[in-house]
Amino acid sequence: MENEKLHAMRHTAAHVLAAAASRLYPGIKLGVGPVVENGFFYDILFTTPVTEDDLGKLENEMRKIIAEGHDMVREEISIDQAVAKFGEMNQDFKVELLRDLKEKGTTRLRQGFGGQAKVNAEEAQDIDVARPDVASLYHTGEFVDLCRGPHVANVKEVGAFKLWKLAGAYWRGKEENPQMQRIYGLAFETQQELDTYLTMLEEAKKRDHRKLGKELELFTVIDDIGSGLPLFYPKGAILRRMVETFISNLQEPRGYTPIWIPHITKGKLYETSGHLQKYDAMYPPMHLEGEADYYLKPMNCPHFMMLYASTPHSYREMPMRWVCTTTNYRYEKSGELSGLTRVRSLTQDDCHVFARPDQIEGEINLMLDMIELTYKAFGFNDFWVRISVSDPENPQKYIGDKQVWIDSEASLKSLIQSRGWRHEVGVGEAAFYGPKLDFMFKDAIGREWQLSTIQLDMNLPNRFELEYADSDGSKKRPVVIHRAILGSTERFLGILIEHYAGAFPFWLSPVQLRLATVSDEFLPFAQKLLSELAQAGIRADLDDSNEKVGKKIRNAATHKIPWTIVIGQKEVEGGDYKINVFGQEEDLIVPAVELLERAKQASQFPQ
RNA sequence: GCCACUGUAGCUCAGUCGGUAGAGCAAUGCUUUCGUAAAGCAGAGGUCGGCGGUUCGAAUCCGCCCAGUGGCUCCA
Repeated sequence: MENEKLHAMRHTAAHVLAAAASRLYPGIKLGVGPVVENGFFYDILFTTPVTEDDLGKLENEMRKIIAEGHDMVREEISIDQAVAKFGEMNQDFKVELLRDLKEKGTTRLRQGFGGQAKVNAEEAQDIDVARPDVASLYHTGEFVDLCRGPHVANVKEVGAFKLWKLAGAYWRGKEENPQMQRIYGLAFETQQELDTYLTMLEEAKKRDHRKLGKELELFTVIDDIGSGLPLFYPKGAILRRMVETFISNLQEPRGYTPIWIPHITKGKLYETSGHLQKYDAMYPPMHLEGEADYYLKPMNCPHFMMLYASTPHSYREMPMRWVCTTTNYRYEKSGELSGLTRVRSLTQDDCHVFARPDQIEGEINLMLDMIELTYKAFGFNDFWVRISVSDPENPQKYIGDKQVWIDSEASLKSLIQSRGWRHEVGVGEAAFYGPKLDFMFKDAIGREWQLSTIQLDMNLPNRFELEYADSDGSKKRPVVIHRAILGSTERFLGILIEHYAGAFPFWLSPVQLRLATVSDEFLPFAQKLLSELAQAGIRADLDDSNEKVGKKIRNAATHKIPWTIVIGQKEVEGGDYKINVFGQEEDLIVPAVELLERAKQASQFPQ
């Protein structure tokens, strides 16, 4: 986290914002104003909504307050006095916080869902004093706010800041509460750091996968087909196939076998699985005249379970490692959709391993190997693991064999630790049906995405009454390990596009090599070379347009094509190929006879 | 779904006070046949996101809808 001084500066800036807003818009009700990773925000309920134009006014007023040079004065009064004081000021939200403070000893509402790394407003405003009846206030000139502190001594010390975004936010993060306006500010110790951050934001925008997806002709979304339903152009489809092939190449030599399942099902399946009542993000069923209702599948697990249950199994077959890369359809709310990272049609590289309890550790270890190889291949170095385990205080919350829980949680922890991966243990974050591992990756813009997941499932085997015959002939219940490496192909591609800023490595690139003729005279030679490259499995194309070489090079670079080779008299005469390598100053010189071999080598999947 | 903002040619964008549409790039044709980051010329390209309203007249003002962006909520 940021240092204490910066934290205090940002927190004070939030107060100055609230003070400025109170001056300009009397009658507003203040929510909370915590520090976030790049600055601060304040949640405010305005009498009439402010717009982005008002941010400038607010910023000017903030600068005025800073110029006035108020000290940040701390005052301590009893909670009851504070309730009365904020009640008089009609600051209902502050009164609510104070009441919570008095009754529960904290303004904290709950743990963030699943321990999400996002800053939770309530946490930042948590007040937990040694003296239980004391509330602390901070005065900034005429403005006073409930606050634990600490702050910088004087508003002049807030440093460099800029109001930059206006957003909606529900009071205390609950949909049923009133929606306030959240004003975000960037804040840093120096103007230079602020400028650096703004430049970084600009750079991040350039590698936005939605922008690059269009520019590089990878995918698009068509209104008349529907939002959240991306379509892939040939280049995007190649990219999809590459990552999916990568996963198959990883899985199949390791004893994973593909299965296939249909995309719709009778509702009965989800009655058995228990999903039908639980999820409102399912698409409404299709009505077929005179038939049962059919649903588009929003997940694959129940299909896998049914397939397993359809034939008898022996302990000798275990573990059974079944995979299927298949598309699910989920009715995500419109405001949640975004590019490829949050869609309504998502393809999962889904896998279910049916195992005996004594095989769990070995299976998870095998999965970790594959995850490690995958992340290495795609250059995802900045990842960490969340280990979600059960809460020992509430054993009744969990189903399944107690010993399986104890053993598998111990395996999860020791397997991750022995690999030296950065991790967090979330006690009480396990699902009721099993512990899990989630792999979090930080993308180019600093957003965290969940990629791979490994989950033990002791619920579905019960619901679907899965069995295998053990060595003594008795029926046993297998454990199911649910696993996805990519998570969703679409989201993985979105992350991949931003990670590489569209400049894919040679092995992955939709177009690996471009031939650019100097003039039409060299077309026959170039066409022959193109077909040789194609024969060798190289994805090459030919720029035979009526343009000069300079323009052709420029176009190839715009499309971030890894290798470009100019074809002219020298090449026709058998001279070395001078390969213009994207992102590299120096040309790569390759003797004519070696080109195919070199390109084939560069095409190898990293393993 | 909620809050705020945005929507003009394939892309990036301009369009004044309400008077009926503009540029660059791309694409097309012609000229040029050229050696490593933009050759020249020409024509074409639009129901200004959609529907309705106000007005003599709407890209422009108003309403509703759709879509996108940033958040919030949610994420099997």
